[in-house]
Amino acid sequence: MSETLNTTRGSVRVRFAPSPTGYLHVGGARTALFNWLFARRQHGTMILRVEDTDAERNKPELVQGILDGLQWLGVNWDEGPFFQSQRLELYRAAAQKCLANGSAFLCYCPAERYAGGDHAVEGSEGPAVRRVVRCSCRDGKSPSPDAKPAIRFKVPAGKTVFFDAVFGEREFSNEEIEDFVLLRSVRGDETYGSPTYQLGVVVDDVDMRITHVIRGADHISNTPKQVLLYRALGAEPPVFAHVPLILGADKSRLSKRHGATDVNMYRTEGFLPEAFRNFLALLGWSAGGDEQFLRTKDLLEKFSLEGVSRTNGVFDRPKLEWFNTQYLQKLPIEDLLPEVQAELKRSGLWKEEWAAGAGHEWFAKTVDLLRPRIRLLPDFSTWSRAFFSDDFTIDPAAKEKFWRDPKVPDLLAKLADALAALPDWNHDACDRALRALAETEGVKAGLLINATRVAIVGQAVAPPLFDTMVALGQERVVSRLRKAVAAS
RNA sequence: GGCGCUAUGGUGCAACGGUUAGCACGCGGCCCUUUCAAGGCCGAAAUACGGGUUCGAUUCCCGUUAGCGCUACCA
Repeated sequence: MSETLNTTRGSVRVRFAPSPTGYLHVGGARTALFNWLFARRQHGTMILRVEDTDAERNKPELVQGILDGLQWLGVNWDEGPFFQSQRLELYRAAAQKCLANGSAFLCYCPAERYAGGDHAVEGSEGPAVRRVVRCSCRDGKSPSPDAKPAIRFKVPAGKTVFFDAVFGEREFSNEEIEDFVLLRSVRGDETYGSPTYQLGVVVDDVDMRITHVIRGADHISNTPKQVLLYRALGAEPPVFAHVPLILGADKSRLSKRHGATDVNMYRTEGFLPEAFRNFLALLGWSAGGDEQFLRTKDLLEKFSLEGVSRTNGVFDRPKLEWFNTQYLQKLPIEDLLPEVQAELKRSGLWKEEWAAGAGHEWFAKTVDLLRPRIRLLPDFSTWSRAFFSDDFTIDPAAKEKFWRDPKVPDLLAKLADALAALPDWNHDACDRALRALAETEGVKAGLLINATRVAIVGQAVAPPLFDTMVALGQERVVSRLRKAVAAS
């Protein structure tokens, strides 16, 4: 087994092959990620191929969103994107080759789903389950003069074996494999038919010299068909690696009704791409130990097909959120800053003075102060808006909670005066000034602390007060206190 | 229905014949405390079931059950 996996000769070639019939969902994203990790780990080549052979379902406008999602995830590629719709001649030639060497035949049966007659076999019981097995056209039925045939693969007798890096060696009886369609029958004004998925993947994987096919486990059953096709085309099958599927909380296949499945929605929500990547990598893969916080460089170091699990996994959003808060807190501050900057730019709060020098230092310290309480990137521009802008409002609920005592306005006015008189502005000086006032006024320091917080940042929740005061600066704190008192 | 795949706490993973079955998320409690987080400590919680094989099974084999996948001129 390990000999087959020993592909460390720099010749590894993998691909991610999305179909633009929908957005990039988390399952596809993880497949892309595994391919990418494997390619980079093995110093191989990553190829991107868009499988858009179904003209009816294909939505070209979705391609960009898929590419954007991959880019956000940090999954890049070395070759492509290739589009199958632009390589049709290749597939037609391959189908003709099969026809010529006897491994395929012309099929004149009607194209409707669950086509009747030769293709359909009633299930012995239950609902109308039918399946295609052998088509009588394979023996050269006389063609209807003006019928437009499809090209079907002529599945031979025997059994088909292939190696799967995750599931091990697999064997299927060919009796279970139907004579599947290679090239669709001609439709409309087209001169030639278009390839089905089975033909497209194999022809391209051969043409692109793919060495490892890493894809969802839903393709295990398709694999013997493809192996047969490889042989018919005179090519050697690659190593397959089927990765388990991602399920929703109810263990059914993940779909929209389980919430967000579009990767781009996580970007919009404000997850850190590296956190998302870490979370995704650990869904169906493990390095073997207990480590969980694996930055991209760690994943790149540890990733292997042997660590891929064989059991379907549930997409656990709370855990994703945990990863995100972990990254928000543990990332070296300079790694986090660009993300925060981008967020502030999006919300129009960014100031260029924070890009360098003293402004940058202040920015870094402030973000560092804020981050233990941040859950998603947009929190920087909403919840902690008052740290980056004077244009903020006081949350009525916060005021209701911490300004109940009628003495508050008077106390804050006095505090503003005391703070304004401070010669040095730092944590301890603010601390002493506030506690001294609380003492002379005969109130608990907590009353002043909580009321002040609301006045200067407009929120009931914020970082420790005196750190917040230092971050905002003397002038702002005093003026915000006075403004809040005046507005009461 | 047929074929295939899978089966460790609610969830994601460890343990690849011998452990008091480990870690993490989530959940509950305590500590810390200036709000809310973060952090620290403690706790509840699992080998689907039945047969084998073996001195010994979470681990290997068989069956059952359950879930999922494929069974399209979709991918």
